[in-house]
Amino acid sequence: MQIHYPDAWPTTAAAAIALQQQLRSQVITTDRLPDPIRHVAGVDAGFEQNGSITRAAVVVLSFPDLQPLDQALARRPTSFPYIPGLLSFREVPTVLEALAQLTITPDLLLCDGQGTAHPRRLGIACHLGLLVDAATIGVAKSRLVGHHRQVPPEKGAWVPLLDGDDTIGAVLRSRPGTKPLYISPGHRISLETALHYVLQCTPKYRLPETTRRADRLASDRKGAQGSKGPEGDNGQLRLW
DNA sequence: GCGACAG
DNA sequence: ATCTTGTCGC
Repeated sequence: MQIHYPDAWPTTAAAAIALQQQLRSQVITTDRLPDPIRHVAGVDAGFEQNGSITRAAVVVLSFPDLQPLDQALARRPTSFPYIPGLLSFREVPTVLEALAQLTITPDLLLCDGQGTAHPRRLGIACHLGLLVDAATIGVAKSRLVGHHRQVPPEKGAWVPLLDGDDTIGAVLRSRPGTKPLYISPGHRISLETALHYVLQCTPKYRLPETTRRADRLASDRKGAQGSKGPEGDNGQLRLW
């Protein structure tokens, strides 16, 4: 897929924040995504060696069937610390390398982390969406900013996530009896449409199948680098 | 000054 | 995120 590699990545927190302020106006939170959606991707990052090495995983599934079609894994020295609000500067560089290896260009990417539900409305999903000019959704397991009422217990129920007068996302009950998910637009998609696709990607567990598969690949310390797809690798344990 | 704080 | 054993519940 077409990727816009930055000339250079910020080195300091101040420079990173300045860049976010500059990019926020470019984010689109109305529906400008492919129709129909045929391929959805899950993006996630993991770490090795005390966090000194970042591992980015991307898995492409068919939609709405959710069958695995392609996947890629990239490893790279970690170049930025984890600072709340600046997560993308730590994970995106490696994520771009994984995306560049894909054979299938996904129509929609589900990212592990916030989209617009961010202090400066530029969570990792927004940042990544701008760099690849694709539709993205932020799917976070916990809250970064914003306040909300309690979420009803039934699957599919949701309440708005508010930051002052702004609706920055939604808190979704993806599965009864579990902690809700924090959903927000990344780029080229509205909150309502984002909730629609997240639910369609979540047939059974708390997390979308895309996220679960990417999670597994990112943390599987035996994953083959530059993997080009499920063929010859069912994701099963195999000693040699 | 005291909490809050994606992954 | 990652470090780690057992334990509770369907």
